[in-house]
Amino acid sequence: MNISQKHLKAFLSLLAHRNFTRASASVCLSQPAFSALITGLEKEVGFRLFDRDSHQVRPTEDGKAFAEVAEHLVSFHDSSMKEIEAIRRGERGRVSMSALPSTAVAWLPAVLPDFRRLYPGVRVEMIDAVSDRCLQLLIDGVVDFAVTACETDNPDLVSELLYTESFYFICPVGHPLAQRETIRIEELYDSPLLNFRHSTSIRQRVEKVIPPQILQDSLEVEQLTTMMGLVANGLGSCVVPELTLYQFRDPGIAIVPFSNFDAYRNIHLVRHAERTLSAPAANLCARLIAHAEHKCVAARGGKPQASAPLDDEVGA
Amino acid sequence: MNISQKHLKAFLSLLAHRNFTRASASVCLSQPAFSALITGLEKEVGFRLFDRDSHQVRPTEDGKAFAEVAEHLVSFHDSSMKEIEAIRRGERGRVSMSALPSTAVAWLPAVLPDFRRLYPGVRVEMIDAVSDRCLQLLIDGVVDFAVTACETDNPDLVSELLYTESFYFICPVGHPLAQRETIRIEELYDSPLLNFRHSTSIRQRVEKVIPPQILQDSLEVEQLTTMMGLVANGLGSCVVPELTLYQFRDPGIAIVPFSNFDAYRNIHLVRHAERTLSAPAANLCARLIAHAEHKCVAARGGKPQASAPLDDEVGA
DNA sequence: CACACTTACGATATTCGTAAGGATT
DNA sequence: AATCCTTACGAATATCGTAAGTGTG
Repeated sequence: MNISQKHLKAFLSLLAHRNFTRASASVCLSQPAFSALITGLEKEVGFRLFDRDSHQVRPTEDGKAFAEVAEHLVSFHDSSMKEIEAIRRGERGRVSMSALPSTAVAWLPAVLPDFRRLYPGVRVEMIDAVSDRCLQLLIDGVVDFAVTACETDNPDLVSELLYTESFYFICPVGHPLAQRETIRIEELYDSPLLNFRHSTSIRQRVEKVIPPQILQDSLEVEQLTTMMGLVANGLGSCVVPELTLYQFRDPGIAIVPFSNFDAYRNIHLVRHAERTLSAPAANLCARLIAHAEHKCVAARGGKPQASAPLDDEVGA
Repeated sequence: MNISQKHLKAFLSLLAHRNFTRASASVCLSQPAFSALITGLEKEVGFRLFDRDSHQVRPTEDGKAFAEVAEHLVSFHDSSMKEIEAIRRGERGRVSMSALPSTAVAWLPAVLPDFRRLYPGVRVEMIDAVSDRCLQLLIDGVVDFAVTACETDNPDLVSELLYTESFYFICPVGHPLAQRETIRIEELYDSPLLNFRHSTSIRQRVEKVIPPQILQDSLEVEQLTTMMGLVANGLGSCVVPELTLYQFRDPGIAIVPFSNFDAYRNIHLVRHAERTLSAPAANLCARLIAHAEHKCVAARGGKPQASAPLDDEVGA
């Protein structure tokens, strides 16, 4: 049995109009085509739907029974089409992302409230983790995309630069360099720094530009909160990128910019090259990118070196 | 948006198989045709459903969201098709018939129990009434068909003879003719009969073959039960057709067949010529006709003079 | 003759299968 | 080389509109 929505709409129209000519006009078909459609439907269902002659059209009893089924089918189909439209506009489903705590703190408060208000039907999951794990979650398919600082050569992934940030020197207020306006990197050569673990993007960036002798290898931490506590308690100093500074606003801690330290941490939006982002994920990405560009412009007076941008947001 | 069941079945098959070649086989299509179907569906919904390359097929996140809608649409469609099939087989709906009390009592007990057992989803309405009203209910569209004795010339109606029955003489046991094996009609000329009203088929038939002087016009009744009570209490006698005799099985009443009274009452199944009977109504008609033929054969040792028979029963 | 549904028929669209193409393992 | 999806293309089918047919008041 092959019954189309067109059949059903035609049937319901004829049921309402009880007149082939007017019913055919209401579904934008010629009258003979409409007539053939009804005949075809009767052939499909296997029983007569209307008794008709040259002066009247009336549904048969079986036709009335069929009408109930037809109405349910049409209304279910229509609401399903609306649901599909909602999926297309990114109003349904789930977005999962991983992000560094620093980027999460810096950008989500500016992006998420609007997003959730606009797409209340979308569940957002954010997993905050150090950069290696951010990337692993992406590779494992746990998250749709990652906002992280890892620079990977994985050919299955594509990344887009969102933001470039400089590093700062963090020390207890009692430190000899604590009161300086700026410092030069060489001035740290005699006071080894507390270290982040290799799994963090901070460590990975720092290793590339700082001589090994500065790095104190006896103590490695992974979480910003731990590092902050150690510094505040006078256990040592460290270097961290701009977006983490919110963690070190503390009376016992001094933050000093470098005058000659040209290391940067690049925050990327990373995703699978061959996996289509869901509409909600694409929307959230677009908003994160827009926000990052805004921050870049504000921070550095120019646009960041963007790679190929993601598609524009699909939502209304 | 124009999404067919074929699209949805193809989508679900691909979702299950994750392989175009095997999925296409499962829906009996060539692989390129299947591929085009999926592409077409993606174009219709407006978003990508599967990420695919030469070595793997996987649903996108939006595709997974779509899958829920697709499954609901398919299962709703399938159950609706089953429902339509049930209508076609006459397993749904309502049958309404009118019948003379005598035919109702004589035939329904033999037909209805099987019918109700076989078609529990069908509601049966039987309106027992005298023949004029039986016909009027049919003309007014209140009932689907009538089993009655009225011979009408209404061109909108068609009738089929079901049964032909003879008349019997009914009198109190104290009546002079009560003990006779048979009587001749002339023997009644001196004892006027109690009368049925003109709206009854009995009166209409009797009037055509009995001289007016036999008919006592002072008292007319419509209901068999009244007539039986009057006769049992000695108020008079009457003539009634065979199927009503069940009402006169009473110690105070005698039933005497005629030897020369060639009046018959013809029971017809009457329906609208231009209105298609519902499948349940057609089924019930078929069973009534089959039963009536059986009774005719049993009663008269031959087939009744049947007009064009109704369609065969459609049910399983 | 006006109105309404059906049939006839030709044009256009869609569907579908075979065959060839391109990418990956 | 084998597997798998896509593209190309021609044939079969379906859809639809115009025009003619039929039946009723």
